[in-house]
Amino acid sequence: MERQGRMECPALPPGWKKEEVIRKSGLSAGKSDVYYFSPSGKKFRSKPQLARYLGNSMDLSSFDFRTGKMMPGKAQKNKQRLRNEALQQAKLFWEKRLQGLSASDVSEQILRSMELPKGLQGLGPGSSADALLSAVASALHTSSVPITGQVSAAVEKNPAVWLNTAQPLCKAFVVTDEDIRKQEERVQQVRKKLEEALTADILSRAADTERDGDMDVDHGEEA
Amino acid sequence: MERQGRMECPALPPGWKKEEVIRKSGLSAGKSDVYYFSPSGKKFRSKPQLARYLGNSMDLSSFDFRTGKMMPGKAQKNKQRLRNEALQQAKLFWEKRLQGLSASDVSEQILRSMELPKGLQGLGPGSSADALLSAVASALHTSSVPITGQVSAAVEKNPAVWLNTAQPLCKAFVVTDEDIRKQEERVQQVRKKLEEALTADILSRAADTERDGDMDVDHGEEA
DNA sequence: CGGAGTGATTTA
DNA sequence: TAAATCACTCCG
Repeated sequence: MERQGRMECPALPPGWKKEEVIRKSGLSAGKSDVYYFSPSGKKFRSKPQLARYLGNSMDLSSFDFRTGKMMPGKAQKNKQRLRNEALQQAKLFWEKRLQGLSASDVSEQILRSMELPKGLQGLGPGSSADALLSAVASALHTSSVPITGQVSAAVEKNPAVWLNTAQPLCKAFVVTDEDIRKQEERVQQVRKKLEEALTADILSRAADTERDGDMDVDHGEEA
Repeated sequence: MERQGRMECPALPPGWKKEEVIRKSGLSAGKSDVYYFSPSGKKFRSKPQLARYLGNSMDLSSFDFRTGKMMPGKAQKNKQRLRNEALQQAKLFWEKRLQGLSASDVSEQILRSMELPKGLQGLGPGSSADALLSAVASALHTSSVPITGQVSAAVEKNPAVWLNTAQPLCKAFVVTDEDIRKQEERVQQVRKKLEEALTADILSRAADTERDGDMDVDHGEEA
């Protein structure tokens, strides 16, 4: 019948103890703090602090600091987090690398030289090709769903009820094989530019590696 | 030339300040948090929290927490939100009311008698009309975006890269006026059934009202 | 025990 | 999916 003293923690090596202290006053009254004590009596107040000591000898990725138990489901969240961080860093990395490679120039050229396919027609009184192009472009950056157009019959019957602001005001259109072929041509152009950029990047990374040596560097801490 | 510190917020009463802090690490690195500070220095971390203090003395319905400015258009979004909630409740209400009125029978009949329009063709080796119908139905309840099909040329060139699980595996299709006319005929049928159901419902409600008295009944409790 | 900084969860 | 809100950790 221990109340709240230091209790042996089965999930950790023999001799490690856990203590939970309830806060008595203030804005956080009623909340609690959890501490761990090593066999030698050293106090640990957080999981990172604990991991700096035990992380080398055991896996704490699934250890829940608050409960003191291993949580099988929690390990996956940690790994996912690491993957996400890697992806995030990769994204930032490439954003940096590609800066100044005239991506915006390329897309502007594409817009200027863009011919509207015959299958893509505007709707309503004031529809010009320009307005339509703007409408589609606007829809493209306004939402992330596919641009499909709106079905004309529905709009004509009851515009007030049926108008869908997430779609440009134009007839539903079909993308023909010819349209795709033309677009693929344009993509080839841009891809070539990207390839040049990547080649330059790989060369510069090779140079970096030669200078810096291997990746697993021990930054060494503590006595 | 303030940098990023606490800046006076003109849209709020004098003395209120706003600060935006960029997250520096973790999986949400790069995102930002917006805080407000009352003249006395109390920190507010969300619009609901802010509204609990200022909502009594001023109207925050058009106040945009992230930008700190009044957004004339945003008030409408609030009203739209209320309307949507009302609609959602109405939907639940009618789902309740219509239970047991053979709604599922009706939809099954529709499915059984449904002919696929000529413009809607399946793709790939094992595509039967049944499988296609299942695919479309599945897509309809799997996501809320418009069902457009996937462009055939793209799929044939590189299925592994381009397969879009949010769209049924069928050629992009066109809805013709004839298709719409046929569908409207079917809708008329269902609508008639619904009308019968509603009539029965209204009658039963009228009977309820006669028994229970008016709607704003004080159920009177306590002493 | 406070509170800035992030994670986790909910909502649009 | 992304934004907003809320909850919690971790260290002073």
